[in-house]
Amino acid sequence: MTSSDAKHQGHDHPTPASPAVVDDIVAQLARQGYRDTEPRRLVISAAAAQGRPFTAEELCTALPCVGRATVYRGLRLLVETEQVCRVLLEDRELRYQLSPQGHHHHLLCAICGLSADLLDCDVEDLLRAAADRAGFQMSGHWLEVYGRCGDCAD
Amino acid sequence: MTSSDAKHQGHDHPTPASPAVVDDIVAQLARQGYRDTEPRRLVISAAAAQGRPFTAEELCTALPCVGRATVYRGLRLLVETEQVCRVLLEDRELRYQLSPQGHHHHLLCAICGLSADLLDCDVEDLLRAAADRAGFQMSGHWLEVYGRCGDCAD
DNA sequence: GACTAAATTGATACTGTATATCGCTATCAG
DNA sequence: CTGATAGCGATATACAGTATCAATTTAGTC
Repeated sequence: MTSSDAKHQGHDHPTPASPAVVDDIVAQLARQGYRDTEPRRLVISAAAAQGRPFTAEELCTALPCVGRATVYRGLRLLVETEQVCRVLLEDRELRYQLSPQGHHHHLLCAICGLSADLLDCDVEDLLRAAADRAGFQMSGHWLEVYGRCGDCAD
Repeated sequence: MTSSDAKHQGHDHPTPASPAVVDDIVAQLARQGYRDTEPRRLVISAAAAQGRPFTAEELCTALPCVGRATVYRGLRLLVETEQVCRVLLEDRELRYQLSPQGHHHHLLCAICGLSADLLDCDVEDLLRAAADRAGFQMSGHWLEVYGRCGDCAD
Protein backbone atom coordinates (compact mmCIF):
# COMPACT_ATOMS: atom_id res chain seq x y z
CA MET A 1 0.00 0.00 0.00
CA THR A 2 1.29 3.43 -0.92
CA SER A 3 0.48 6.79 0.53
CA SER A 4 -1.55 7.59 -2.59
CA ASP A 5 -3.82 4.66 -1.92
CA ALA A 6 -7.51 5.32 -1.57
CA LYS A 7 -7.61 3.61 1.80
CA HIS A 8 -6.66 5.74 4.73
CA GLN A 9 -4.17 4.19 7.07
CA GLY A 10 -5.52 2.44 10.09
CA HIS A 11 -2.82 3.28 12.61
CA ASP A 12 -4.06 4.13 16.04
CA HIS A 13 -1.58 6.93 16.40
CA PRO A 14 -1.34 9.81 13.99
CA THR A 15 1.58 9.55 11.63
CA PRO A 16 3.65 12.69 11.22
CA ALA A 17 2.47 14.70 8.25
CA SER A 18 4.86 14.94 5.38
CA PRO A 19 5.93 18.57 5.03
CA ALA A 20 5.53 18.21 1.28
CA VAL A 21 1.80 17.55 1.70
CA VAL A 22 1.43 20.64 3.86
CA ASP A 23 3.42 22.76 1.45
CA ASP A 24 1.31 21.54 -1.41
CA ILE A 25 -1.93 22.49 0.29
CA VAL A 26 -0.58 25.84 1.40
CA ALA A 27 0.43 26.47 -2.20
CA GLN A 28 -3.08 25.60 -3.37
CA LEU A 29 -4.49 28.07 -0.90
CA ALA A 30 -1.97 30.76 -1.89
CA ARG A 31 -3.10 30.38 -5.50
CA GLN A 32 -6.56 31.33 -4.29
CA GLY A 33 -5.34 34.34 -2.37
CA TYR A 34 -5.19 32.84 1.10
CA ARG A 35 -2.19 33.69 3.24
CA ASP A 36 0.45 31.35 4.47
CA THR A 37 0.17 31.52 8.24
CA GLU A 38 1.65 29.50 11.04
CA PRO A 39 -1.66 28.49 12.69
CA ARG A 40 -3.07 27.47 9.34
CA ARG A 41 -0.07 25.30 8.63
CA LEU A 42 -0.48 23.69 12.02
CA VAL A 43 -4.10 22.86 11.27
CA ILE A 44 -3.23 21.39 7.90
CA SER A 45 -0.35 19.42 9.34
CA ALA A 46 -2.45 18.02 12.17
CA ALA A 47 -5.24 17.12 9.74
CA ALA A 48 -2.79 15.35 7.49
CA ALA A 49 -1.36 13.44 10.42
CA GLN A 50 -4.68 11.80 11.27
CA GLY A 51 -4.97 8.23 10.11
CA ARG A 52 -8.74 8.31 9.91
CA PRO A 53 -11.62 10.79 9.91
CA PHE A 54 -11.31 13.21 12.81
CA THR A 55 -13.52 15.74 14.54
CA ALA A 56 -12.86 19.45 14.83
CA GLU A 57 -12.59 19.02 18.59
CA GLU A 58 -9.92 16.38 18.16
CA LEU A 59 -7.86 18.84 16.19
CA CYS A 60 -8.41 21.47 18.86
CA THR A 61 -7.09 19.06 21.47
CA ALA A 62 -4.17 18.11 19.26
CA LEU A 63 -3.37 21.79 18.78
CA PRO A 64 -3.71 23.46 22.19
CA CYS A 65 -1.58 26.33 20.94
CA VAL A 66 -4.07 27.19 18.21
CA GLY A 67 -7.37 28.88 19.04
CA ARG A 68 -10.57 26.93 18.67
CA ALA A 69 -12.04 29.43 16.25
CA THR A 70 -8.94 29.21 14.11
CA VAL A 71 -9.18 25.44 13.93
CA TYR A 72 -12.82 25.63 12.87
CA ARG A 73 -12.08 28.39 10.37
CA GLY A 74 -9.16 26.45 8.97
CA LEU A 75 -11.25 23.33 8.50
CA ARG A 76 -14.01 25.31 6.86
CA LEU A 77 -11.52 26.83 4.44
CA LEU A 78 -10.07 23.43 3.61
CA VAL A 79 -13.54 22.06 2.93
CA GLU A 80 -14.44 25.02 0.74
CA THR A 81 -11.26 24.63 -1.27
CA GLU A 82 -11.86 20.89 -1.46
CA GLN A 83 -8.66 19.84 0.25
CA VAL A 84 -10.66 18.17 2.99
CA CYS A 85 -14.01 16.50 2.84
CA ARG A 86 -16.64 16.07 5.46
CA VAL A 87 -17.81 12.68 6.60
CA LEU A 88 -21.00 11.95 8.46
CA LEU A 89 -21.14 9.06 10.91
CA GLU A 90 -24.29 7.09 11.63
CA ASP A 91 -24.91 9.10 14.79
CA ARG A 92 -24.61 12.31 12.74
CA GLU A 93 -21.24 13.17 14.19
CA LEU A 94 -19.35 15.26 11.67
CA ARG A 95 -15.78 14.30 10.87
CA TYR A 96 -13.19 15.50 8.42
CA GLN A 97 -10.60 13.84 6.29
CA LEU A 98 -7.89 14.99 3.97
CA SER A 99 -8.73 13.96 0.41
CA PRO A 100 -8.11 16.19 -2.54
CA GLN A 101 -9.54 13.80 -5.10
CA GLY A 102 -12.77 15.58 -5.85
CA HIS A 103 -16.24 14.14 -5.39
CA HIS A 104 -16.39 10.64 -3.99
CA HIS A 105 -18.03 8.69 -1.20
CA HIS A 106 -16.82 6.92 1.90
CA LEU A 107 -16.91 3.51 3.40
CA LEU A 108 -16.75 3.93 7.14
CA CYS A 109 -15.91 1.18 9.58
CA ALA A 110 -18.30 1.36 12.50
CA ILE A 111 -15.80 -0.42 14.73
CA CYS A 112 -12.42 1.22 14.21
CA GLY A 113 -13.39 4.36 12.33
CA LEU A 114 -11.30 3.52 9.32
CA SER A 115 -12.37 5.15 6.12
CA ALA A 116 -11.94 3.99 2.55
CA ASP A 117 -12.92 5.91 -0.53
CA LEU A 118 -15.50 4.54 -2.91
CA LEU A 119 -14.01 5.55 -6.20
CA ASP A 120 -15.43 2.97 -8.52
CA CYS A 121 -19.08 3.30 -7.70
CA ASP A 122 -21.43 5.06 -10.06
CA VAL A 123 -24.50 5.77 -8.00
CA GLU A 124 -24.77 9.15 -9.68
CA ASP A 125 -26.38 7.88 -12.86
CA LEU A 126 -28.72 5.56 -11.02
CA LEU A 127 -29.90 8.38 -8.76
CA ARG A 128 -30.31 10.83 -11.60
CA ALA A 129 -32.48 8.36 -13.48
CA ALA A 130 -34.59 7.66 -10.40
CA ALA A 131 -34.93 11.39 -9.77
CA ASP A 132 -36.06 11.88 -13.35
CA ARG A 133 -38.78 9.29 -12.91
CA ALA A 134 -40.03 11.27 -9.91
CA GLY A 135 -39.99 14.50 -11.92
CA PHE A 136 -36.97 15.87 -10.07
CA GLN A 137 -33.93 17.56 -11.51
CA MET A 138 -31.08 16.21 -9.39
CA SER A 139 -28.41 18.66 -8.34
CA GLY A 140 -26.50 16.78 -5.67
CA HIS A 141 -26.58 14.09 -3.05
CA TRP A 142 -25.12 12.98 0.23
CA LEU A 143 -24.06 9.39 0.63
CA GLU A 144 -22.17 7.56 3.36
CA VAL A 145 -21.79 3.81 3.56
CA TYR A 146 -21.28 2.07 6.91
CA GLY A 147 -19.92 -1.35 7.69
CA ARG A 148 -16.90 -3.23 8.94
CA CYS A 149 -13.49 -3.10 7.39
CA GLY A 150 -11.52 -6.25 6.67
CA ASP A 151 -9.73 -6.17 10.01
CA CYS A 152 -12.91 -5.66 12.04
CA ALA A 153 -15.14 -8.12 10.16
CA ASP A 154 -16.51 -11.10 12.11
CA MET B 1 -52.64 11.86 -6.83
CA THR B 2 -53.90 10.17 -3.72
CA SER B 3 -52.92 10.56 -0.12
CA SER B 4 -51.10 7.24 -0.32
CA ASP B 5 -48.84 8.59 -3.04
CA ALA B 6 -45.11 8.54 -2.42
CA LYS B 7 -44.86 12.25 -3.06
CA HIS B 8 -45.64 14.43 -0.11
CA GLN B 9 -48.01 17.25 -0.85
CA GLY B 10 -46.51 20.61 -1.60
CA HIS B 11 -49.02 22.85 0.13
CA ASP B 12 -47.52 25.80 1.91
CA HIS B 13 -49.90 25.42 4.81
CA PRO B 14 -50.22 22.31 6.89
CA THR B 15 -53.30 20.30 6.10
CA PRO B 16 -55.30 19.05 9.06
CA ALA B 17 -54.24 15.56 10.02
CA SER B 18 -56.82 12.88 9.52
CA PRO B 19 -57.82 11.51 12.91
CA ALA B 20 -57.66 8.03 11.40
CA VAL B 21 -53.94 8.44 10.71
CA VAL B 22 -53.34 9.52 14.28
CA ASP B 23 -55.42 6.68 15.67
CA ASP B 24 -53.54 4.24 13.51
CA ILE B 25 -50.15 5.39 14.77
CA VAL B 26 -51.33 5.47 18.36
CA ALA B 27 -52.54 1.90 17.91
CA GLN B 28 -49.15 0.87 16.53
CA LEU B 29 -47.50 2.39 19.57
CA ALA B 30 -49.99 0.73 21.94
CA ARG B 31 -49.11 -2.61 20.39
CA GLN B 32 -45.54 -1.97 21.48
CA GLY B 33 -46.52 -0.99 25.01
CA TYR B 34 -46.49 2.79 24.66
CA ARG B 35 -49.29 4.71 26.30
CA ASP B 36 -51.92 6.75 24.56
CA THR B 37 -51.38 10.24 25.89
CA GLU B 38 -52.74 13.62 24.92
CA PRO B 39 -49.36 15.30 24.29
CA ARG B 40 -48.25 12.33 22.20
CA ARG B 41 -51.37 12.54 20.08
CA LEU B 42 -50.78 16.24 19.59
CA VAL B 43 -47.25 15.58 18.37
CA ILE B 44 -48.41 12.88 15.97
CA SER B 45 -51.23 15.02 14.71
CA ALA B 46 -48.99 18.01 14.13
CA ALA B 47 -46.40 15.85 12.39
CA ALA B 48 -49.06 14.37 10.14
CA ALA B 49 -50.34 17.83 9.30
CA GLN B 50 -47.05 18.96 7.81
CA GLY B 51 -46.96 18.95 4.04
CA ARG B 52 -43.19 18.53 3.87
CA PRO B 53 -40.24 17.63 6.09
CA PHE B 54 -40.29 19.65 9.28
CA THR B 55 -37.89 20.38 12.10
CA ALA B 56 -38.37 19.54 15.75
CA GLU B 57 -38.40 23.24 16.53
CA GLU B 58 -41.18 23.82 14.03
CA LEU B 59 -43.28 21.28 15.86
CA CYS B 60 -42.47 22.97 19.15
CA THR B 61 -43.69 26.27 17.74
CA ALA B 62 -46.79 24.62 16.31
CA LEU B 63 -47.50 23.06 19.71
CA PRO B 64 -46.88 25.77 22.31
CA CYS B 65 -48.96 23.81 24.78
CA VAL B 66 -46.61 20.82 24.61
CA GLY B 67 -43.21 20.94 26.28
CA ARG B 68 -40.08 20.98 24.14
CA ALA B 69 -38.72 17.82 25.71
CA THR B 70 -41.97 16.03 25.02
CA VAL B 71 -41.90 17.00 21.37
CA TYR B 72 -38.33 15.75 21.03
CA ARG B 73 -39.16 12.56 22.91
CA GLY B 74 -42.23 12.00 20.81
CA LEU B 75 -40.28 12.40 17.59
CA ARG B 76 -37.56 10.09 18.81
CA LEU B 77 -40.16 7.45 19.66
CA LEU B 78 -41.78 7.80 16.24
CA VAL B 79 -38.42 7.40 14.55
CA GLU B 80 -37.56 4.35 16.65
CA THR B 81 -40.88 2.73 15.82
CA GLU B 82 -40.41 3.69 12.18
CA GLN B 83 -43.52 5.79 11.88
CA VAL B 84 -41.42 8.81 11.03
CA CYS B 85 -38.12 9.02 9.23
CA ARG B 86 -35.33 11.50 9.49
CA VAL B 87 -34.22 13.59 6.56
CA LEU B 88 -30.96 15.44 6.28
CA LEU B 89 -30.78 18.66 4.27
CA GLU B 90 -27.68 19.81 2.43
CA ASP B 91 -26.78 22.15 5.28
CA ARG B 92 -27.07 19.23 7.72
CA GLU B 93 -30.33 20.49 9.16
CA LEU B 94 -32.28 17.55 10.50
CA ARG B 95 -35.91 17.25 9.51
CA TYR B 96 -38.62 14.67 10.01
CA GLN B 97 -41.39 13.29 7.94
CA LEU B 98 -44.21 10.85 8.44
CA SER B 99 -43.63 7.75 6.35
CA PRO B 100 -44.30 4.30 7.60
CA GLN B 101 -43.08 2.49 4.49
CA GLY B 102 -39.83 1.09 5.80
CA HIS B 103 -36.39 1.81 4.41
CA HIS B 104 -36.28 4.19 1.51
CA HIS B 105 -34.55 7.38 0.41
CA HIS B 106 -35.65 10.91 -0.28
CA LEU B 107 -35.60 13.36 -3.09
CA LEU B 108 -35.56 16.82 -1.57
CA CYS B 109 -36.36 20.00 -3.41
CA ALA B 110 -33.79 22.63 -2.48
CA ILE B 111 -36.24 25.39 -3.39
CA CYS B 112 -39.58 24.56 -1.80
CA GLY B 113 -38.57 21.80 0.58
CA LEU B 114 -40.87 19.26 -1.01
CA SER B 115 -39.94 15.66 -0.47
CA ALA B 116 -40.59 12.63 -2.62
CA ASP B 117 -39.72 9.06 -1.77
CA LEU B 118 -37.31 7.10 -3.91
CA LEU B 119 -38.96 3.73 -3.86
CA ASP B 120 -37.74 2.21 -7.08
CA CYS B 121 -34.03 2.75 -6.69
CA ASP B 122 -31.74 -0.13 -5.84
CA VAL B 123 -28.56 1.51 -4.71
CA GLU B 124 -28.24 -1.12 -2.00
CA ASP B 125 -26.85 -3.81 -4.24
CA LEU B 126 -24.51 -1.46 -6.02
CA LEU B 127 -23.11 -0.21 -2.73
CA ARG B 128 -22.75 -3.64 -1.27
CA ALA B 129 -20.77 -4.77 -4.30
CA ALA B 130 -18.52 -1.72 -4.16
CA ALA B 131 -18.01 -2.25 -0.43
CA ASP B 132 -17.06 -5.86 -1.10
CA ARG B 133 -14.43 -4.76 -3.58
CA ALA B 134 -12.93 -2.54 -0.87
CA GLY B 135 -12.95 -5.41 1.61
CA PHE B 136 -15.82 -3.97 3.63
CA GLN B 137 -18.85 -5.73 4.95
CA MET B 138 -21.63 -3.20 4.47
CA SER B 139 -24.15 -2.83 7.27
CA GLY B 140 -25.99 0.34 6.36
CA HIS B 141 -25.89 3.64 4.57
CA TRP B 142 -27.23 7.15 4.57
CA LEU B 143 -28.42 8.66 1.32
CA GLU B 144 -30.20 11.88 0.52
CA VAL B 145 -30.72 13.24 -2.98
CA TYR B 146 -31.12 16.95 -3.62
CA GLY B 147 -32.55 18.78 -6.58
CA ARG B 148 -35.57 20.66 -7.84
CA CYS B 149 -39.04 19.30 -7.99
CA GLY B 150 -41.17 19.64 -11.12
CA ASP B 151 -42.76 22.89 -9.96
CA CYS B 152 -39.44 24.51 -9.03
CA ALA B 153 -37.42 23.36 -12.05
CA ASP B 154 -36.08 26.10 -14.35
C1' DG C 1 -65.39 4.35 40.85
C1' DA C 2 -61.24 4.35 43.63
C1' DC C 3 -56.44 2.81 43.91
C1' DT C 4 -51.66 1.95 42.59
C1' DA C 5 -47.49 1.24 40.02
C1' DA C 6 -45.32 2.85 36.32
C1' DA C 7 -45.00 5.63 32.27
C1' DT C 8 -45.06 10.21 30.87
C1' DT C 9 -44.82 15.07 31.18
C1' DG C 10 -42.79 19.77 31.41
C1' DA C 11 -39.85 23.35 33.46
C1' DT C 12 -35.35 23.97 33.55
C1' DA C 13 -30.52 23.11 33.56
C1' DC C 14 -27.11 21.47 30.97
C1' DT C 15 -24.04 19.71 27.06
C1' DG C 16 -21.65 19.91 22.83
C1' DT C 17 -20.87 21.95 18.41
C1' DA C 18 -20.26 25.73 15.88
C1' DT C 19 -20.35 30.76 14.73
C1' DA C 20 -20.03 36.00 15.74
C1' DT C 21 -17.52 39.76 17.76
C1' DC C 22 -13.71 42.59 18.07
C1' DG C 23 -9.24 44.42 19.43
C1' DC C 24 -4.67 42.90 18.26
C1' DT C 25 -1.08 40.78 15.19
C1' DA C 26 1.17 38.93 11.16
C1' DT C 27 1.48 38.83 6.27
C1' DC C 28 2.96 40.55 2.01
C1' DA C 29 2.65 43.70 -2.14
C1' DG C 30 4.46 47.83 -3.38
C1' DC D 1 9.85 49.46 5.22
C1' DT D 2 5.33 50.12 5.67
C1' DG D 3 0.36 50.32 5.32
C1' DA D 4 -3.80 47.86 4.20
C1' DT D 5 -5.98 44.01 5.56
C1' DA D 6 -6.37 38.99 6.21
C1' DG D 7 -6.03 36.36 9.92
C1' DC D 8 -5.74 35.40 14.89
C1' DG D 9 -7.50 34.21 19.57
C1' DA D 10 -10.24 35.02 23.74
C1' DT D 11 -14.62 35.13 24.63
C1' DA D 12 -19.51 35.61 24.10
C1' DT D 13 -23.19 33.84 21.85
C1' DA D 14 -26.38 30.80 19.29
C1' DC D 15 -28.45 26.65 18.71
C1' DA D 16 -30.02 21.76 18.82
C1' DG D 17 -30.74 18.31 21.55
C1' DT D 18 -30.47 15.66 26.15
C1' DA D 19 -30.64 14.96 31.38
C1' DT D 20 -32.92 15.78 35.63
C1' DC D 21 -36.65 15.27 38.62
C1' DA D 22 -40.90 16.50 40.95
C1' DA D 23 -45.65 16.41 39.56
C1' DT D 24 -49.12 14.40 36.66
C1' DT D 25 -51.47 11.01 33.78
C1' DT D 26 -52.39 6.51 32.26
C1' DA D 27 -54.00 1.84 32.40
C1' DG D 28 -55.02 -1.57 34.42
C1' DT D 29 -56.93 -3.88 39.27
C1' DC D 30 -59.79 -4.24 43.09
